[in-house]
Amino acid sequence: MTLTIASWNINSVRLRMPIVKRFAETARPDILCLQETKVRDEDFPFSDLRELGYDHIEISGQKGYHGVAILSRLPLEEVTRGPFCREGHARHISARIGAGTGAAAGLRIHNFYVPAGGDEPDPAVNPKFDHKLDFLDAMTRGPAERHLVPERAVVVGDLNIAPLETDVWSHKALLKVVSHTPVEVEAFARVRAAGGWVDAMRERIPPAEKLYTWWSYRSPDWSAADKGRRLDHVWLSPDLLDGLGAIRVFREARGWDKPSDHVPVTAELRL
DNA sequence: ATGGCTTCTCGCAGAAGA
Repeated sequence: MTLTIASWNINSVRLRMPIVKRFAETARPDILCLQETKVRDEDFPFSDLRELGYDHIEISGQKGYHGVAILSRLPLEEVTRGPFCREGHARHISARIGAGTGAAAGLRIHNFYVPAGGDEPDPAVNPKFDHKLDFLDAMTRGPAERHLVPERAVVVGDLNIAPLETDVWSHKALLKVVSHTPVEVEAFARVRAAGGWVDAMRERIPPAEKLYTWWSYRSPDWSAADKGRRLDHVWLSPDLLDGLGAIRVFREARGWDKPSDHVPVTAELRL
């Protein structure tokens, strides 16, 4: 079977419902991981999303900020959620695809929203940047109780770091801009190396090619200026690499009505 | 020219995003 997994920072799930519907009907992912849902659990729009075919929904939300969700056509089990690294933010949820789903059974999906890190890339003066680095350290340790182990597992989400020179519109211009500083890129590499995670997007789109998933709201003509960054990622445990099919970055979604500043990414997995 | 915008909140201005 082929499973399509999508990741999208939608910057408010309630405001973005029309384009979530449009994306779900276009790409028809089996699993849709959302970040920045910005809604309390009790106000989550379950029924609108079930109408799109996602009968199995697991969420971790909070008021106003952050929040992550896994929407699935297949049953989910063994959900982990809750604060991943101090501050009590809703920035991580994981679940396993349940039994009775054939070859997909047992696959674990991790959905992360890594802290953006504020403006100043110095942990000594900027607590948000300090939190970001600590969060990445927590991911590196791969705490067993969170099941962050690189076996039959997928990590997706807004990791808020553009690691390669080709993941930003200008490597030189962004070297001191949070999301592309060397200290972040190195921490990012440590997280990936610690688990042996495979960068699925760069398995399909050559590292020499520019690749972005985010364009600032402040750019009046985002497409022509094209000052993007690749902040959203899909990682696979090495055992899943042979089954990797197409990767798609839905750049067109940035031009939809009332867009998020991030676009969705999908990965096909043959299981 | 990375902030020119966009989101949230017991809003009407400020914090946060990246």
